[in-house]
Parts: sequence; C-alpha cells; structure tokens
Amino acid sequence: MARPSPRIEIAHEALRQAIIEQALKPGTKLPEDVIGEQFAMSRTLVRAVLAKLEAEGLVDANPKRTATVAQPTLAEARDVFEVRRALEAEAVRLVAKRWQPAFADELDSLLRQEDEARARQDERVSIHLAGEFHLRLAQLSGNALLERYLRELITRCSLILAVFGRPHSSDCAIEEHSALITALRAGDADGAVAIMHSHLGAVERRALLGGDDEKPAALGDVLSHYAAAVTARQTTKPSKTANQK
Amino acid sequence: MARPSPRIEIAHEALRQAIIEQALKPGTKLPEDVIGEQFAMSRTLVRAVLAKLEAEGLVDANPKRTATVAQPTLAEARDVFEVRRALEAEAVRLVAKRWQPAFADELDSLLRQEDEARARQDERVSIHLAGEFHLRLAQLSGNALLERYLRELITRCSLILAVFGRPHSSDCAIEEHSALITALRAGDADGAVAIMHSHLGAVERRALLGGDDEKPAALGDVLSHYAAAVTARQTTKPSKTANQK
DNA sequence: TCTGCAATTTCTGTATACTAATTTAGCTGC
DNA sequence: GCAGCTAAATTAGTATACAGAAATTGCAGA
Repeated sequence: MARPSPRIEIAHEALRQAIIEQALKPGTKLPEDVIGEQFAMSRTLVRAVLAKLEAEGLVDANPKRTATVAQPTLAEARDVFEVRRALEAEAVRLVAKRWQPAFADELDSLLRQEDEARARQDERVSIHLAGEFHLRLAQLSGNALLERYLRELITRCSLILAVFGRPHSSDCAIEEHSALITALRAGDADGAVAIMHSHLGAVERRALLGGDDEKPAALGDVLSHYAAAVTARQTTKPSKTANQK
Repeated sequence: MARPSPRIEIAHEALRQAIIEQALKPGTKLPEDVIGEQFAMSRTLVRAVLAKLEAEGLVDANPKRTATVAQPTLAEARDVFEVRRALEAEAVRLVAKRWQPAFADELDSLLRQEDEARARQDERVSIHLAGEFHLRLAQLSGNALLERYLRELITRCSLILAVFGRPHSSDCAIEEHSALITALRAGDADGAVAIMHSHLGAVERRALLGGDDEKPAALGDVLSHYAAAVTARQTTKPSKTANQK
C-alpha cells in the first residue's frame, strides 16, 4: 500500500470527503496554492494530492489549467455503474463463498445504524453509511484489489449523485440491503448476486433519473441553455458556477 | 484524462514497457536521480512517474526508501486474476451486445499478427500482442472505465508472469482467442463469456505454475535503451551509465 | 575473520525560486 | 457599448537547494 507521507494522505482524505459530501460542488476550482495554504503544505505536495484525486476521478485536471472538482458526464456515469455492477456482483459471489455467521452481525450492525440515521433525517450520515455497507461487503470478499476498485467506484457514485441525482434522493433502499443479508445468511449465493444486481440497477435509476437515452441533466448544459436565451455568445465554456476565491 | 506533460507520459510509458517486458526485473531498485538522468528530467517529474507506476501496481514504493519494480505476492496475483476474470467476462458480455462484423476483422487481424510473431519466435512482440488482443476487446466494450481497469490488470498480469511464470512462457494460447472470436461471431454471448472464463483460468494456471531463475541487469543500460527516443532529442551529452548492483 | 559502531555516502521529503502559459483587467477605437 | 488588443495578475510546469533518513562503508576490538 502507498503511504508516501501522512500529510499527503490527510489532505487527500479531507478533500475527498469535502467532495463527496458536496461541500465542494462539482466545477469548483482547486488552485494549488490555495489548497497548499489551507493544509500548510507546499504546492509540491498539493500536486501529489490532486494527482491522486484525479486518478480516482474526483477532480478534472487539464494540462495547464486549474484543477476542478469533477463533473462526470452522463456517459461516464453509465460506465461507472456498469463496472460497479460487475464488480459488486463478484464481491457478493466471493462473500457468499467464504460466508461466516459473524459477517451477518457486521452487516446487520451497519444496517441498523443506517436505519437510525434515515429515521432522524440525518442525510449526510445516511448517505455515508449506505456507501459504507457496500464497502464493508467488498472488504468481506477477502480480495484487496477488488476492495480498492470498489472503494473508488462507490466514491464516484456519490459524486455522480451530486451531479445528476435529485436533491433528496437517498441512493440505497434499506430493504434491498436487508434482503441481501437474508439471502447470504440462507446460503443462497445466486439469489444474493441477483439481489445485488437489481439493487444496483435501482440505485442507478434513482441516481440518473432517466433511461439510457441522452438526457441534458448536466448542470453546465442547463445553465448554458438559460444563458443562451440572454446572451448568445458563450457557446463553449458556459459553466462558470460558484467557486471560492 | 490526464495529460500533465508529454515528458511524464513518455517516461511512464517507457518504464512500463521495460517492466512488462522484463527488461527490468522485479525487485530492481529505481532511484529517482538515476531515472531522471536517463530521461533528462528532474526528480520532481520522476516522482510523478513513479507515483503513477505505483498506482498501477507496477512498482513498490515505501515511505523513505527507494522504489523498486514490484514483486507481486501470490495472494496479490490471485486477487488480480480474480478481478480480471470478472471484468473481462463483463467486457465480453458488452462486446457481444454491441457486436458488429467489423469487430471480427479487428480481432482477426490481431490474432494473425500474434500467430506470425509466435511463428518467428519473436517473444517480445508475441507477449505484447497477446495482451493487445485482450485490451482491444476491452476497448470494443465501449466502456472507457472498464478499458482503463483492464489495461491495468492485463499489465499487472504480465508482471505476475515475470515473477511466478516459467521464464519465457507465452501466456495466451492462440486457439483460445480464436474460439472466442468464433463464439462472438456466431452471436453466442454466453458461450463467449464461458470461453473467456476458462481461457483466463488457463492463463492463471500457466502463470502461477513454474519456477524462476535469476538474471542481473544494469539499470542504466536498460534505461538508456528505453530512453533513447527521449535523449536523442536532448543535448547530446554523454550519458554516464550509473553503476547498479 | 567476524561483529558492531561510527563516519560517509546515497537517497528521499519538501520548500522555494524561476519560467512560461493562461486568465483577467484596462484600454482604445469603432 | 462592444470587439479586439495589450498589460498586469494568477497560476501551473519544472528545476534545484537543502534537510534528514537509510543504506553503505570502514575500522576497531574481540
């Protein structure tokens, strides 16, 4: 595993959290020196952090311009969900294969927390725990690489939800997680895989709001539409949304 | 996509090639300044290159010690193959779904090249083309993320072969690739997936079977070869081949 | 000859300086 | 007022300097 320097890791984690919690909105500029100032580190280290975030698909970074919080396109979102479905099905398959009763307790515990958070309308915690459930499942697969990939995919899904999802959609239904545990506990591997498949299908549908047809849900597209009515000169780079300076 | 600087990309590609072609053996130390000298760049850039290679699992990098060409453990090798199997099955599924006759020509062409290289004992090209076939398949899936992941996995498999495989075994059997094309052409999606599954099972068995032998190589010599394209454009200064043990 | 410690040489970690490109702000003339 | 140009301010690209940790070497004592 990579542990180049704790400081890099700290900043990386902090920024990742800020992005997936939507404290930093997609499109927000991330100048190196501003970040460096915040975390009391030089641009050299900030650069490493941004490189990691870019590799994870959480920031867009073009050659000579300021990095920004990523704005996934609809096509990218589809790709992410497609790969996630395949890998998470595999994860369930592996978990079923090496199933132990203790696993059920683990997952049940997460489920209960999730339920409570949902009950008290704590959206931030709720969203976080929904991801946590899937991540824990990946860990239980016993395949470290699979876990790494799924962590990345689950994180990106959070970002996708921020761009395409409607404001108050919770991405995971508790009953679906519950059904999965039941199937696993019963030793029904194929059933569990099927449940995960349909569950992720449902998550994707909830997240993307539309079918597989092209849908102009991107913030930039919407804004450019409105901007076009006012001034018909900005055709290429319309997204000039909130950023802090 | 990331294109921070062509120079970084060039060095990255060169090192990756050197590693998967086993010109740099697993465990070989990769000091930043030696590499920087070879590619005529400062350690700052070398660092970025090494970070990328580490993220791909091609080099091991611990906090305060010199990076080395990765030496995958057996457990890691298993994980890589497991994930690769899952993703490559998905890729085949997708390719089958959007199948077009032109795809067959593409793949056939690669297969033919592969066959020729095999016939004339050109091992370097042969190994490269075997990977290329799988990579092309991933591209035809139309899912860019899946392609990225598979590129990484296929590359790592080459490295795994270097560590665990017998010295010069070719990892893919041509007939298996051929059978896959036949199934796809016939529109037999499930059959194609099954073939891919068993094919990768065979690849894994071949890869994880067998012993290893030792062969020393001077880092400077190897790199000067791979960096030739780069240094040619630089000032014609006598590149001193650093002593490596 | 072997072992352990100290001196020394290699390296990496990180900040900073300097350059070049990109964006922004001001102009100027239509 | 608006298009287009130029100057000024931001901001990324890259090299380099320097501090400090690891590896290596050399030497003394057993």
